[in-house]
Amino acid sequence: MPRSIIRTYSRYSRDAADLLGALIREARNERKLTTQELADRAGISRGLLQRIEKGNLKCEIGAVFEVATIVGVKLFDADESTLTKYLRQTKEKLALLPKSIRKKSKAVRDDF
Amino acid sequence: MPRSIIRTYSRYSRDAADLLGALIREARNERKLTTQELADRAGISRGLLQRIEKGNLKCEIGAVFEVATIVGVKLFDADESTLTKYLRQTKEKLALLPKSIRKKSKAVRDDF
DNA sequence: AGGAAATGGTCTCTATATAGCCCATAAGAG
DNA sequence: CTCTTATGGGCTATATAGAGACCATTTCCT
Repeated sequence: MPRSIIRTYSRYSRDAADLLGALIREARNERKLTTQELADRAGISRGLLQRIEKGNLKCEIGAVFEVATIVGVKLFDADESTLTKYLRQTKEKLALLPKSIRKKSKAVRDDF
Repeated sequence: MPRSIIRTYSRYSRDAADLLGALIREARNERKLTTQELADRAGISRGLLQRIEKGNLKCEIGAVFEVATIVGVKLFDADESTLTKYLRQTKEKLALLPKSIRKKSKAVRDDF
């Protein structure tokens, strides 16, 4: 990251990450896994898992998704095949849309 | 990140990130926003937004959630208040559980 | 067709997230 | 209570994600 970026996050984003972290922790407990065990399975460090469970927004999304997947927290409330199907549909739909967004070609002419 | 970690991701994680990216792009199109505009609003660079829309798993989750929030892609299919309520419930539930996971105190004694 | 604008992809630099330690405390089992 | 183990913090070193600039291409409006 370049020149010291201070990011601000919306309440919704923070709540979503918080919830995801809490769901992961809950699922980990249910499966009787220690933080170390789950971290090992996910191929991440224990420290990172702790931050994920705390809802830290600076974690890489791949690590978070991977952990969630391992303990069975469903993203989008969808299982594997549903997700894949939905993904395909969305991409097909996207393929039909214009490739780029056009702005009203000029600013308002108020120079008369 | 330390000593060159090669992460592997499950199919499910990749699909989820792919889908999220596609949903974001779709929503951005619907709202007639250019990548630059959305990136600006989210306080991120255009390059990062492009990687997010591609479903790159190495992006920080905060940036992804923030962008999703701005264009109205609901995480967990829940709105603000529902999310907050669900979050509270989950945390309360979590507070009742044991604070740490105990393993069967010893490995199998097979040294007899 | 022509031109403007959006997108996609590079490259460089730097702040920082992560691994991998280590130690203190908390918490469960006997 | 005692002992074991899980958790929650620190700390350092290093690989790397992201900003910001640039250029090429595509796309769409007129």
